[in-house]
Amino acid sequence: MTVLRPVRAGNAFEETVERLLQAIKLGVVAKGGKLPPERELAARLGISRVTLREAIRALSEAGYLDVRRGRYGGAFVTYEPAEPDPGDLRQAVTEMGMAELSDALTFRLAVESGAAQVLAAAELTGEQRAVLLRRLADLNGAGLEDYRRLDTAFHLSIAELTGSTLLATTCADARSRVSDLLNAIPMLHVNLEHSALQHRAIAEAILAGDPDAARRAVAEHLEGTAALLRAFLT
Amino acid sequence: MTVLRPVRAGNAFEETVERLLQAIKLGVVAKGGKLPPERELAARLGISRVTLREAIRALSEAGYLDVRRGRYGGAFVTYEPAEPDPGDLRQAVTEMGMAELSDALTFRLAVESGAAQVLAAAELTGEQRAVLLRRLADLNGAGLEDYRRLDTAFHLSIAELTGSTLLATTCADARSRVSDLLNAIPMLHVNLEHSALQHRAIAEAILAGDPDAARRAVAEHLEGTAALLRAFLT
DNA sequence: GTTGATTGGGCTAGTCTCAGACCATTGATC
DNA sequence: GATCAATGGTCTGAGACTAGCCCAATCAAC
Repeated sequence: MTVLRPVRAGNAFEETVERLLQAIKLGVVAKGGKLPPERELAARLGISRVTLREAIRALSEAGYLDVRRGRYGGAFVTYEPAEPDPGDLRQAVTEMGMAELSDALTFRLAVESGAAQVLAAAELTGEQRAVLLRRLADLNGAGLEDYRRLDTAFHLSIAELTGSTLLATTCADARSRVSDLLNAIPMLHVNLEHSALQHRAIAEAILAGDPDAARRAVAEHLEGTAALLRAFLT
Repeated sequence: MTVLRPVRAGNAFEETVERLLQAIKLGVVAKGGKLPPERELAARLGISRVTLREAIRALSEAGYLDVRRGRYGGAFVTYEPAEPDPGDLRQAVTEMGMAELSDALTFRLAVESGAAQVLAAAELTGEQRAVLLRRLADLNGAGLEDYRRLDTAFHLSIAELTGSTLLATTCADARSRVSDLLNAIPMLHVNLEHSALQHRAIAEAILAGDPDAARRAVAEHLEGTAALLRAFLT
């Protein structure tokens, strides 16, 4: 009966706040960047300017955005993920609840490995291969500040490269459900090196056209971060 | 920039019609069954009774429901999938467009194989194994009339058994996007027998705890129906 | 046949959301 | 310093949506 669930997650204002927050936290617009003009953004989000402005005001008051008037003005992103802190992590988890957390982790594992598998099974053009490799190189060359944003970009590019909009938005959704948690995990050198190896394995499996290896590599990688999460929770 | 997409797919009325249609077409309420009482259903869908009633009236006028007043009354499902017809298929495809079709098929492949993989990797309780086997047996014992409903039930039970609500609803969504198409494919004995073997292979791989085999079995099965679709389109 | 519980049918007052128009501010360009 | 295009800020009237209430029909139980 899971299909007779609520039609809407909340009112237009709440859903808009959520969506903008997703764009900010996933790094779709990096710190210092600005959102599209209100008129254009309202049209893209399919809502009225009034509702959009309420959402922007809320985010501005919460410290995520800085709004400036006049030509060359706009809503500039000021958000920066907090310093990783296991205390934050515990708090975030108790806020969302263990059941929901496990739901989100399972969801992410399923859709991301599904996406990798599909991409590995497809015949890739040279351009697609190039995009994947570029994202991987960007990530490997990232400093600690950009790491999370480029990590997200790498993961999401896999779903995007399948050409399925539905799959891409689903992966973005899955990622954003755990982004606060991931941000609270300290970035230790051992973990980063381990992740780098896994990212490379994922890309290689996809480029080699090996769906089994791709899904296995993604599963290992995500289960690694899930284990890391659990470790910091105890 | 896929994240700055429309916040809502339509107004409350349209989304409600869509959701009810999904429940009907996926066989969540079979023909002759009835929807929950309006007050309860409105609460579950998170909308007002007024809006729900408008949606029900639309579906009733379109021939999907029969509404009866009084105690033991309610909204009864009268819908029955049309007889399979390649002509319908062509029409349905031109209505949705090739790009959207390919998007939906890719999406379904990714999420369903992801779900099977996750379930195969989990430690299943006796009850979970029993549910899966029961759904498989139901499907194998089905007549032509119940076949599609029970096929849907089998596929969706895989996602449901993972315990992830998000994954279950996503798979239901993916399935409903192609249900009209699937319904238009004639059910030939050779295909049904082939499908039965593949369903068995999927269940066995999951029960054996072999994620690679599970994802491969689902991928083969879904690519089979996708190929069937393409065949009837040419 | 009367009763009573259950269910759909309908009304109203109030809130949310929208489209569109107009105002105010900014800063690059001239 | 004046201009002007781009952008946020504000208002209004109309329509969508809701919560809550009461009415009408049906039918099993008595």
